[in-house]
Amino acid sequence: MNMLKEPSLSNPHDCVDCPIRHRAVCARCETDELEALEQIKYYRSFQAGQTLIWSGDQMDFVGSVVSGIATLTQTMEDGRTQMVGLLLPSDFVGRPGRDGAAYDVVATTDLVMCCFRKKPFERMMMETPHIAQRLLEMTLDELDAAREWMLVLGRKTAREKIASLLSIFARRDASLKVDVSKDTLVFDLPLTREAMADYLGLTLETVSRQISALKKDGVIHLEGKRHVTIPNLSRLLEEAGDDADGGIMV
Amino acid sequence: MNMLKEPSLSNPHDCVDCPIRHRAVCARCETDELEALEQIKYYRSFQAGQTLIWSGDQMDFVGSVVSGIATLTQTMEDGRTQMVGLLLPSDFVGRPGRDGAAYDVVATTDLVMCCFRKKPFERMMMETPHIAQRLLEMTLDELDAAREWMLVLGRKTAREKIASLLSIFARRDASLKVDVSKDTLVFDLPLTREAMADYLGLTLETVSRQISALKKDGVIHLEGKRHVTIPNLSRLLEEAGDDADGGIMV
DNA sequence: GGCTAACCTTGACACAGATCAAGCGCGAAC
DNA sequence: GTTCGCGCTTGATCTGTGTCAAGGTTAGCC
Repeated sequence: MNMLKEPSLSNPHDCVDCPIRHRAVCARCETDELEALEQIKYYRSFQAGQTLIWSGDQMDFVGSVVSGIATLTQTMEDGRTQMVGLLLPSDFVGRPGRDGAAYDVVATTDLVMCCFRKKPFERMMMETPHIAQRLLEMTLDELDAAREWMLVLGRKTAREKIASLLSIFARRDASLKVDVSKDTLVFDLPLTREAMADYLGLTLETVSRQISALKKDGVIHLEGKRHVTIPNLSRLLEEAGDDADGGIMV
Repeated sequence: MNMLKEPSLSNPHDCVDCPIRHRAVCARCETDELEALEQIKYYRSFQAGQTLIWSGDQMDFVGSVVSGIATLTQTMEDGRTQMVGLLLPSDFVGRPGRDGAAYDVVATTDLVMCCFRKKPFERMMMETPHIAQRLLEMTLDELDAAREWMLVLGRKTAREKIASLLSIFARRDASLKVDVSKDTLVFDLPLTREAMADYLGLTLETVSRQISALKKDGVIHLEGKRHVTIPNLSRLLEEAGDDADGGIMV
């Protein structure tokens, strides 16, 4: 039952190249299994702005983000686009058992991925039960995140949406600097206003206006366009309309 | 590799009591495994309107819907609610490895569930690799559905949202009657206007108005408030703004 | 330095959908 | 039959966000 307990996030980069260990220290990752993964892995680098995968393309690999940020987006015929996922370091990409990609995957910063050829990875998954079990855990986490985001998209105001997005960065961005004593934290926005708009179901103008408003009201401080200081995290979470529990470092 | 191929939906009720076989005929479900599942299963019935599970509750079972319809909803402190999932017969409920429920689960019709006590089910999952593999497939399907819904919530107009919801019923409602020759199909709406609004991020008034508009424009016919005829499915899919591919019986 | 292009901000106005309000239709209970 | 209540429809009005437009800021490049 041990394997099934809530993953520990204390050291998410314990083994940054193994998607199965990512986002949790997985006590069952035996050395020989890691070595088997080792033999089918390779690295790929991408530049900011580059599209790694087009929706509908054949995907012959799965993998995980080593550094940088990528987004999953869906686009309608008339050009409306919605971001459906945000890939931060250690996040997994790809769907074992399916060949066609369902979304565009775009690097928003320079990006390094650790990839595994899909067929051998699937074979390993068949032979090594806990890989599927670990992927299941990770997919369930993704599903929870997607559903939480449905509440944001469906029911929150523009201001709450922006605050929610900032909370996500506050929770998940590994690059943030924290000064816990003051409930303060500092990070750089990894997305343009337009990308934020696509995540939030807004226009870039509304994003800009709401960020300005949050700044005027002292909920955040801005230095330049990207460098953000959150002087009071609980205030931000209040603005996001979240239940108080969803704090940082869950 | 066989196990990983796209599940066949030709006979979703092949074994309606086994969540692992649900929504797909799983060739690996061996008889002795089914018997093991048999020993830990039990049925529960619920009345329309009843809340099966409250968000935050302990959940000591997993299971799947045998008949009826249930919804997963999230609620904010001020009462705004968003439906984040719709459970139709054969859909799976519960999260192996987590005790607290993340959403309210509400029966919108009378409902029968086939449940499995969680601990023994998890134990079986550890011992029977393809259970986790099958659950992974199902969860990935759920994730795709959730992400598709994010596009609906974030970027579609009220009219498109309604058409999208009707398309879902057209695709998934097992109770529908099809007359393929005429591209026509008939079914009963399983949700109130309010529940549809909660699914779509709208108000019930807007739902009502848009349904009236689709009716006036001949996209649908209504008999009473619930009985719907779709005279031209491709017309409906156009209204939903979907790419043409997302048709019925995929 | 100045030029360019991408990114961002701000303003004025329009409109889709929310809100508030009234009343209808129909099944259930009596 | 009558009444009640819930689910639904429709109308009038309000408002948050989109749309269109102009101009500002910054980093990179000559």
